[in-house]
Amino acid sequence: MASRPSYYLTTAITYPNGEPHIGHAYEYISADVMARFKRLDGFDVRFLTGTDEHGQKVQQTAEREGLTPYELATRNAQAIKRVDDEVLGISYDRFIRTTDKDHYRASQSIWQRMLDAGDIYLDKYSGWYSVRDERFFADDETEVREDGARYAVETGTPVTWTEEESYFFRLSAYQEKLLELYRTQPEFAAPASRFNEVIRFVEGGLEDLSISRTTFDWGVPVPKELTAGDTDLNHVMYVWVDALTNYLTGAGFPETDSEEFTKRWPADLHIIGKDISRFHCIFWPAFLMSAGLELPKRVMIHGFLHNAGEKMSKSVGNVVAPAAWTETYGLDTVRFFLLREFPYGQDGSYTHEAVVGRKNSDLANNLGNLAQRSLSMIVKNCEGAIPEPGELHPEDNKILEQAESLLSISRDAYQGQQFHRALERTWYVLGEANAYFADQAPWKLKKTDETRMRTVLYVTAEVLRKVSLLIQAVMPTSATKLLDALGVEAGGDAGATNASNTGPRSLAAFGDSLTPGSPISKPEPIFPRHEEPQDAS
RNA sequence: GGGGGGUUAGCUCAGUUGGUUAGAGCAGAGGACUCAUAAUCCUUUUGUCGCGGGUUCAAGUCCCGCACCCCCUACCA
Repeated sequence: MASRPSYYLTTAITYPNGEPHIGHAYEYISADVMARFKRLDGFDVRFLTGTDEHGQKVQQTAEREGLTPYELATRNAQAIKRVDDEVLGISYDRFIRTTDKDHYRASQSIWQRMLDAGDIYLDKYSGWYSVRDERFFADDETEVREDGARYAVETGTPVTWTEEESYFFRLSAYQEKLLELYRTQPEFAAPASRFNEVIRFVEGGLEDLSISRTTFDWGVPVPKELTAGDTDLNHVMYVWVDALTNYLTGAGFPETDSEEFTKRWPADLHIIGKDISRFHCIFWPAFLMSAGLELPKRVMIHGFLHNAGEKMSKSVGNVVAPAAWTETYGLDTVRFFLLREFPYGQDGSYTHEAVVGRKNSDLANNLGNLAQRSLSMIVKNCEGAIPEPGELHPEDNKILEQAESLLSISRDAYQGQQFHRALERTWYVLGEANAYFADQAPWKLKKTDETRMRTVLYVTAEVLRKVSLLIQAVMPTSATKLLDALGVEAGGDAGATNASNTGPRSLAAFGDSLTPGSPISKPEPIFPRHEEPQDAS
C-alpha cells in the first residue's frame, strides 16, 4: 500500500498564564479545520498544539501561589487542554508541553548544533532594566527626568543600568540569508502585509540575540558541559529558543534519522498570531539554518479578534470565553462563523448580531432549510429512499457542475489558508441550488411529471452531499448529521483522525454520487435558527 | 520621527495591467410560491468611489498635496 503524503502542521504553543479566550480558540479552530481538511483529502496528518511553560512569569506566579512552577504549569496546561478537548473539538495528534522530557533533549540538541556551527558565544547583555516591568528598554525608550533619575517613556517606571551574562546567537550573520529566503520563497509567510513588515525589519539590520538567562532557573538548562570553561553561572535557555523548538520535538527531533522525523520535517505549516510573527519568520529560520535543518514551508499569520471593534481586555471586561460562545450558539456555528466572517490573516470584529446573522442566514436558511425541504419531499414522495434520477437536463448539469467545482476551489483556498474563500464559494453554490430548487419546483412536478421530480430531488441531494463532504472540516458534527440524513454510508470521523483518509465520506468520494435506493429517514432540522434565551423571571 | 496600509451603497467589504450604465452579501421595499426551519425565489431604492489639484481621448483605478484612521519600528510571553 502506497504511503500517503505527510502534512505536518502546528499552532503556536500557549503561555499558560490565564484562561484561554475566543482569540485562542480562533487559532485552534482554524488549525483544526486545516488538519481535518487535509486528513479528509488523504494526507497523513500530524497536528501539534500545546503549551509553552517556561519563563520568569510562570516561576513568579507559582511562587505567589505557593506552588512549584511545574505544578502551576500543569494546572494551567490542563485547563487549556480541556478547552481543546471538551469545548472546541480540536483534533490534535499531540498536545506538547515544553516541560516534556523529549523536549528538553530536543532543545539541548538544537543548542548543541548552533554552538557547533559557531553561532553561539558568551557575552554580557546590558541595558536599562525596569524591575516593575521586568524588561529591558533601549536607550531611546528612556528619559532622564527633572529628579535626575531615568524612566521608561512607555510605562513611566524607573530603570537601572543592568548587566547580565548571557549567551548570544549570531543573528546578525543571517540577515542576507533570511532576505534570500524571503526572495526565493514568497509564500514562506502570509498574509503579504505582515510578511512585508518582517522583510522591512530584516532589511533594517539585525542584532545578535540574547538566548540565555541566569537570573531565574525555570527553563531548559544549558548543559553544564557546554558552559564549562566559559562560566560558573547556571544558564537556562531564553524561552523562545525552547518554545520554537517544540515544532521539532513534535516531529521526533533529535532523532533526525528516524522514520518519523524524515517523514514529518520540515513542517508544512505553522499557524501563529500576528504578535509573534517576528519570532517565527526571523529567529526560527535563522536557528534552523544554523542548526543545519530544513525550514518550515509556510508561516501563516492570523489576525486578532475584536469585540464589536474594541480590543478584548480584562479591564474593559469584554473578554469572551470559548465555552460561553459554544453554549450560546453551538460549537459548529462558532467554528463556521470564525472562518466565514473574517478573511484569514486580517483582524476581525464580532458582534452577537453578526454571529446570529451567519447562523440564521447561512446555516439555518440557506443550507439547513434546503436540506430539510428536499429530504422531506424525498421521504414523502420517493418511498423513503434516494430516488433514481431520470435523464439530466441542462439545468441539472449546471448546478451539479457548480457543486463539482467546489473541490478544486476549496483545495486551492485551503492551500493558502483562505478559509473564508472556500466557504464563500460554497455558499454561493448553495444560493444557486436554492434558486434551482425553486425554479424546478418539484412540488409542482409531483402533479405533472414524477420522473422529473425525482431527478430534481436527486440532483439537489447530490449537491448537498458534495457540500457536506467539504464542510466536514469546518462543522464536523453537523456535516456528519447531514451525511447521515442523506443516507451516505458511514465512514471516517469527519477528519478527526487519519481514519478519514479514505472511504465514502472522504474527499476521495467527492466525485462519486448518491446511491439510489439508500433509505432516508424523516429529516430533523440540523441547523436550527438561533433562539434568544428567555428572561427567566 | 521613520516606514507601510487604508478611506467605495445603512452595515461588512470586492473592484485585474486606467476604458462602455461602479459590484456582492446582509439590512430595507415590493411581488411570487407553499415542498421547507415565518424558510425560499424574483424584482428593486440609495453611492460627490475621504477632500483638493494634475496627467489622459478616458481615473475608484496613475501623479502631487491635504485630512482622518490603522499597522510596524527586536529579546514579558
